[in-house]
Amino acid sequence: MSENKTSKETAPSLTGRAGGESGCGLASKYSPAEVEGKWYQYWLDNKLFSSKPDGREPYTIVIPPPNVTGVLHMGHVLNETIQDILVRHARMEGKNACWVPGTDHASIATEAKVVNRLAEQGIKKADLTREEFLKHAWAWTEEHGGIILKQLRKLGCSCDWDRTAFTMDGPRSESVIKVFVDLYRKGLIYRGVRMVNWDPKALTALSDEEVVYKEEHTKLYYMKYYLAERVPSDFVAGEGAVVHKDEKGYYAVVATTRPETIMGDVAMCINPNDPKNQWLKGKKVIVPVVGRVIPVIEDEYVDIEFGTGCLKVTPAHDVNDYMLGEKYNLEAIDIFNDDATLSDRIVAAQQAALAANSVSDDFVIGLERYVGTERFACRKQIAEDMVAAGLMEKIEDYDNKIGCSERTGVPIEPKLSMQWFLKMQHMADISLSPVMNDDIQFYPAKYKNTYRHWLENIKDWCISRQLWWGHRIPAWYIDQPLSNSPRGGEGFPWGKVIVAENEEEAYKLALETYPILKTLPPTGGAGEGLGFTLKQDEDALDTWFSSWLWPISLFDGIRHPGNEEMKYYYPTADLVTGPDIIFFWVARMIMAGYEYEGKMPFRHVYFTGIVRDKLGRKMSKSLGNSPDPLDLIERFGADGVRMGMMLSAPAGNDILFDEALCEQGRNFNNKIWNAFRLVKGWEVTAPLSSPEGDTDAKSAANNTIEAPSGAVEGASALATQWFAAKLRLAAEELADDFSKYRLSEALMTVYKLFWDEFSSWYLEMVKPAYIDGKPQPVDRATYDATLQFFEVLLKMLHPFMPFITEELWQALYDRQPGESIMRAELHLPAATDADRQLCADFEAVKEVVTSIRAVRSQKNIAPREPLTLEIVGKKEELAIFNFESSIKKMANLSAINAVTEKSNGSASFLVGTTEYAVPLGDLIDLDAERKKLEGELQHLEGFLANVEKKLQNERFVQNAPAAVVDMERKKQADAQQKIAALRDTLANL
RNA sequence: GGGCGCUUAGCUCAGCUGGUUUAGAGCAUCUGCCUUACAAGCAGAGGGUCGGCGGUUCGAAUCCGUCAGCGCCCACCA
Repeated sequence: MSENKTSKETAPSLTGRAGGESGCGLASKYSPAEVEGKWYQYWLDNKLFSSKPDGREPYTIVIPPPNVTGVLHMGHVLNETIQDILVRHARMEGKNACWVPGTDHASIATEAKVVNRLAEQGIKKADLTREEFLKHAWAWTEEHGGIILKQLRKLGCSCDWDRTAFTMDGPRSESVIKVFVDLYRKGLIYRGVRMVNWDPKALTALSDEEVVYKEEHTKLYYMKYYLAERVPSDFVAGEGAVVHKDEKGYYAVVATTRPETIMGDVAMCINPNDPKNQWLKGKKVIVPVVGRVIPVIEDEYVDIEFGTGCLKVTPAHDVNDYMLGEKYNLEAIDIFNDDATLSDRIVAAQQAALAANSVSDDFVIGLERYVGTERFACRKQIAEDMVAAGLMEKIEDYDNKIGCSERTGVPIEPKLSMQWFLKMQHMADISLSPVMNDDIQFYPAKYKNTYRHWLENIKDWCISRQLWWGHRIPAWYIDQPLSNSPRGGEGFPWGKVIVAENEEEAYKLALETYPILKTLPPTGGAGEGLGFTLKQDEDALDTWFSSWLWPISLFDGIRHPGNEEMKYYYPTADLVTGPDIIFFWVARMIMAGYEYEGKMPFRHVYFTGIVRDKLGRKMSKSLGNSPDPLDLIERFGADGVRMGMMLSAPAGNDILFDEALCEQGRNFNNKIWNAFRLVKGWEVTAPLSSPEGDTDAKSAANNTIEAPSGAVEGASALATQWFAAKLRLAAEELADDFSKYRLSEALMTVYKLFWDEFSSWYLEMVKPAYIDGKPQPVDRATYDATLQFFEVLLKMLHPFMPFITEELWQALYDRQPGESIMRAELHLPAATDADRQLCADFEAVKEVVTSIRAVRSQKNIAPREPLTLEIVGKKEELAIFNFESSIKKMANLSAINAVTEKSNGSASFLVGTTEYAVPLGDLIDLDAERKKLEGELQHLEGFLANVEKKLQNERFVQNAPAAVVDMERKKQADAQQKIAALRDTLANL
């Protein structure tokens, strides 16, 4: 283990000594910039993020690997902050927390970036060999790779960096290949010609999931398809027929959004039940422009209501047409090149068609003019040409959904091609029930529906990509080594595929599978001494074909099943990711998990929302509404940004990010900082009786917080008891929030605990008074308790705000080198009924104090001017007197008296059913007082009327549970008592 | 076209297996304060009848129906 001596021996010292008047000489503003880098280095130096299997309960998260060449954006900030909170929280619970970082090679995205970069240098991908291209790609990866991981450190992420992985590094690549081979041998992977989604810009096939639909304003073109026999002798229109005829003869009208694809038309299809088009049955029609004569076929697939009910069938360029083509055994004419320009095949096809049937020139336009044009330019041109030639009936505006490549944004082109597929039915079978029966829990659960729907309608996964950047498909084709070498005839497996983990294996397997190959005379070359050679498939695998193994491959479970790390860390605990990749990634990881481990890959999935700006718009570069996280960190501190992000991040909801939230986070940091300054600035009296021995410099490691005993000022003793109880209750609330993954609520719980309960109430109660301008010392017991409270609060805050809490935790007590709040455990004893009672009682205290302050505020009485308080009742019966000293201190009272009658000229108020009064003498404004009391009276009477209405309702009294009725009775009695008191007060005014 | 979700103070959200004193929080707002931890602060205050309508019930923000608006996902209508 390499240790950094400096930081190991002495932890960095407290930052920010400059410029403060008071508070142990610390600045009154917290400066995160000075603190954060220092502690991150300390954590690294002391290996505090690292995890190795041991006897503790494991807690594992694998990071959703960001693109290797990506940079940090707000979505990452949200996602990684949540993971870090979960990891740090688990670590402080005493679990062996392991957060594994890494990056994704992002096949298509990265390849696109590399292609662009090369283009800038004037290099075309097509001019490079695969090897040359990959060299550039790796260079780019090394140059930009890992930037994002560095940025995660700025955020405070506690990943075990020694485990950093890459989806294309050695172990991960080997795992991918092994899995491919395995699935192929299981018969789950196959190769075939299918209609796939073709991205004509990236020049690759895509999976269905990579297609996104965009609403577009397009045109619907109505084209004339004349009957081949222009005016048939046996023409019968039939009832309800819609017939078109002009001087050239009868014609059908076909509506399409893609007129250019008529070049691939091989049939026209009508619904056999469509009365409009009965007259077309059994006819042949002429494809306009092309001149091909095609049959009219009938299939119920055609929607009678759409357009004219006539559908042109282009099997090569439409999924449904392909299906029709299969069914009716139609030819598929592919009219496009790979980049979606028009292929010269259209010319040959036209010539062949015209040769087969002579068609009047009226309907024909030479297709040469379209060859090489881009598909949309071609569409425009052909439409114009058709209008000019009188072949277009009409053109209408039409709103259409167009499938586009998720990555390049261009409309995808359905294309027939040879691809590799993974059969998904088996995968769906093994991965549906674990989610539906909550073996794997989704937060929020609504995504279970989405998940089920996808699995129940699963289609095979096209896993091959015509890309170089990625895992090359481990398939080899048997080929002859040299063009002039003897090639065996019948019975030789030329072109057959061999799937193996590497070339050597592939040769062995080829010979085993096809012994006939051994009979060929050796020819040298790559096959070395063999009479054939193997050519590896050119394609790479879909990125997600490596990502889906991530939770397993990170622990090397594919190459070494059942290894120690797998046994310890797998299944992982939580997965934090966006719902946009539920199919791409989440579902497939579950499939791989059950296929290879027979177990779920993770127990819980936390779906984050999408980060939007405060107006609800998606963050995007073009809108310029996406702040740079590093800039935010610089301005508000990582803790401030983390808090800003979490303040509005309930699971599954979109996040409306507002910089003001980071400001709130920063302000909270400052609040914590100043509370620390206050406490650390206190002078402490010598221990009075030292009841529990020397507690000095002892942290609250055992977390047993005891109220100070012995001779301690009453207000402090009570405050301490109360706050200890409050902490135990808050800890329960926090645990509950965490168990439900309600992290923003957990944060709000601690926020209020620190700001309101600790700072505004507890510290104000125990804060030493000033006498003659000098602060008085604090008694030892109170001081010790306060430090312990502070430490507990820091621990509660640490998962959310790791840096400031480390800074202050280190400064709170003397710490050993290498110690850290990160590893400090937090276990409070369970809250008791007594705690609950005490806290409830204290709420009344707060209300009394607040009411007195309100009187001051209304009457403009300065806080320093002491007042007295009267409480109607007998002192020994009033529980509130237990808190006499606290109330006196907080409300600046010189005395609290139990009275039978309130003084004249006092401002009165009720807390519960107890009457309080603050004598004001001349200051009282009787009219105002009367008005206030009458207002309250009115409110109470309305309330009482309501309650009584209920109680007078017999059915309520009969049917409602006794407890509810009792509660209503108590409400009634209380209200009556209060009303009487108010009336009495009013009468005396 | 199908499915899911949402609509509660100015904003962002809790509450929703119906009943804990005529709805809570944070932020924002208003009033007064530079009170020797903090003006990135302190103290106090105002503000919703829970999208509309109808129903179930002794009782509904909470259950059912319906209408309206918003959002998301899925789908081969050319």
